[in-house]
Amino acid sequence: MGTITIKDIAKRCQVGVSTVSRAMNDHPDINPKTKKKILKVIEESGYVPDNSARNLKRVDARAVAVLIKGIGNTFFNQFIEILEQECQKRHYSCVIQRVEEYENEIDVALQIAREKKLRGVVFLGGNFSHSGEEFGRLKIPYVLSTINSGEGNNRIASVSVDDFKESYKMTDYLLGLGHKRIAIITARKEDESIGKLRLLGYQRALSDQGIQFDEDLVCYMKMHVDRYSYRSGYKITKELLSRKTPFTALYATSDTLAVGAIRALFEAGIHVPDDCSVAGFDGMEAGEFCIPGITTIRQPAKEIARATADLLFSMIDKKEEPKRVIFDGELIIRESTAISRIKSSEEE
Amino acid sequence: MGTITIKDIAKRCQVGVSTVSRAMNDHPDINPKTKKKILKVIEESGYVPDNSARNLKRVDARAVAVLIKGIGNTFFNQFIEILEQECQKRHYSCVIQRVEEYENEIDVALQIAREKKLRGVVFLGGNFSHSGEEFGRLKIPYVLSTINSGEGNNRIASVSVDDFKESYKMTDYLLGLGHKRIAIITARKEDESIGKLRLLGYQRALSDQGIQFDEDLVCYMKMHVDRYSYRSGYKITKELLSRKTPFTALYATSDTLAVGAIRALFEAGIHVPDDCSVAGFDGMEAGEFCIPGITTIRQPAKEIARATADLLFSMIDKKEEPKRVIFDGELIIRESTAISRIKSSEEE
DNA sequence: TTGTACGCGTTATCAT
DNA sequence: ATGATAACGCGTACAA
Repeated sequence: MGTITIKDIAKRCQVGVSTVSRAMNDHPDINPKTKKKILKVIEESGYVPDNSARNLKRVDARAVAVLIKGIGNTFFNQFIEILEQECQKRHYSCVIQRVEEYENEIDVALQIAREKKLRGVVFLGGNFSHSGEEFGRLKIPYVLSTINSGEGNNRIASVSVDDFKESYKMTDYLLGLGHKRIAIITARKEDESIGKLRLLGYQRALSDQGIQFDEDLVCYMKMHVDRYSYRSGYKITKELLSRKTPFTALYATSDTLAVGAIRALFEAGIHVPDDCSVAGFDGMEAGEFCIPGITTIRQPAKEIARATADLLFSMIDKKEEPKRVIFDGELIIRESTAISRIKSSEEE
Repeated sequence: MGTITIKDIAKRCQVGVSTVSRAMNDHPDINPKTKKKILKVIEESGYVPDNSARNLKRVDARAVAVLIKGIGNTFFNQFIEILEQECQKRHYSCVIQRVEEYENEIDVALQIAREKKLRGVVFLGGNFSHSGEEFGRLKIPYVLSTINSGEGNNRIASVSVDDFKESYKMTDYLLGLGHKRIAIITARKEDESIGKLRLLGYQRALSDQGIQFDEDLVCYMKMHVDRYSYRSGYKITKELLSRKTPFTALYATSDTLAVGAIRALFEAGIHVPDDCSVAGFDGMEAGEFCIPGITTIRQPAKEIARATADLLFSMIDKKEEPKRVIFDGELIIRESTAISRIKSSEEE
């Protein structure tokens, strides 16, 4: 005996397969009594319909997908939750698909769009330095979220904060506290996406204040280490300390990195924020509950998620044009940053 | 024009569909030249094969799946990584599937096993209080990981630590420090799985030392709050403090809960570990890098993952019988626990 | 080495 | 309200 199929159910119920299909899919044209009977038999027999066959046949699945690169980024969790709610509201189903670091998210999107007959896709995370041409292969609406599609790419829909601007904001805040030697932990050198924008914002803020950019204060994330982990922040900071380059503030471009960084400083006998200020980015739980609480730029995850859904569905339904939506980040000052003591002594 | 299919490719290349199929699937019986040509056309045309159709035809996919309930549990990340490696080693593909909190993991397993023609399944996380009968519906090999299938269930394969024993170990350690009033944060009252085992271990350790169990020291997690989050630990501890029930140690049954708890204590002016010891469970990054470092029971995630793969594949390949594999947890003493001051003063 | 034709399990169309 | 049957796109046995 092989697997049990819709035909077997039909036979047992002494009806046609189409009737069984109707029973399963809540079609209107069916006698409630026969439907009930069929569903009962299905239940008893433990029949499980084959989704592959369904997807193959189905023309339209009324579904969208979220492609996530870098699961484990806790930031994405509430994001997904909201997105799912928004989908439910509109009676869409929502498939969540993990994308490996080495995979090309567009290829993955292409595949599962075909497989599941999707109407739209949301890209979450990842290094989006794809050319417009690559995106052109994807014929259904899509939105990049948490990612800036960049000045030149108005044709690509995106919802995010302005990473350059927010990074500038944070750096400027640290500068305002009197810090002149601000180290930064940023993405790998090859990064052409968020990491680069945040680094650029930092550099600009520095130069606007007439402060010389010092490459010795920049820590690039290692390729192999799993990016944005606590350990990553910890190790990089250790290495930074071994350089003996003095700094009075450390700007880690994610809250998790900041937590690890604070630990490394702590072990080196450097107290935060008295001896050194530390700032993060993202506004995640990690930075809210640790001690000291971490000064950060909060990305309005909920608003971004909702706007992402709105934009995607408006493109699907009303054939609206792609556009870029930018949210403001919020500077949240907590306990990890303080006025530079160096400044005070210098000024006296 | 609709979607482009294998037939279109065949036409353009002036070959039969089977030749195209052979080219895509690396079949041996094909002229390298024609293969090359076909692949080139595929590349140019942007053709994407329909996985639904493939899965439908395919008898055997040489694939397994990991079903995860409670993504965001950082504990699972390295676990998955290893599991994927083990799959690769054996030339299996591995599909990772998120399971919603409200979903029945067995139903999900049934569905995707059918859809993707799986050979095996790993269940990660979730409250496994399913009856043997329910599991009986799943005809392919499966392993519960990080979960104890329980004394009575030798027929169900599982790899985990002994949550009862490890929880006992931790409680006993706290007791050994002289703590007599040990509060505990545990899963919701209805939990019949890990949470219950950990609570039971705590109770047993207490009674073995002749200490009265006090219901006032038990904090159950709220249903709605997202379990095992920092915030959850924070809120519950706040509530515990408002009870005014004195305690000198707090045992949070996960490291993330512990982080939140420490924050709540901190805000109440209670210093850890001087005024109150805090312990966690799991051995996650969160507890390793925060300040103070959290005393915990480390679950050997890597070993568990490897053993899970070994067991699953041995069941698949060699038709070995399901069995229970138990690993020892490791008590890691860090900075969040210390000798009870109450004890010292009492003894003087 | 290659092409033809059938069938996988389901849904949709068209009769009845 | 129901049943027969034709697709859906692909892999594969078989024939060439």
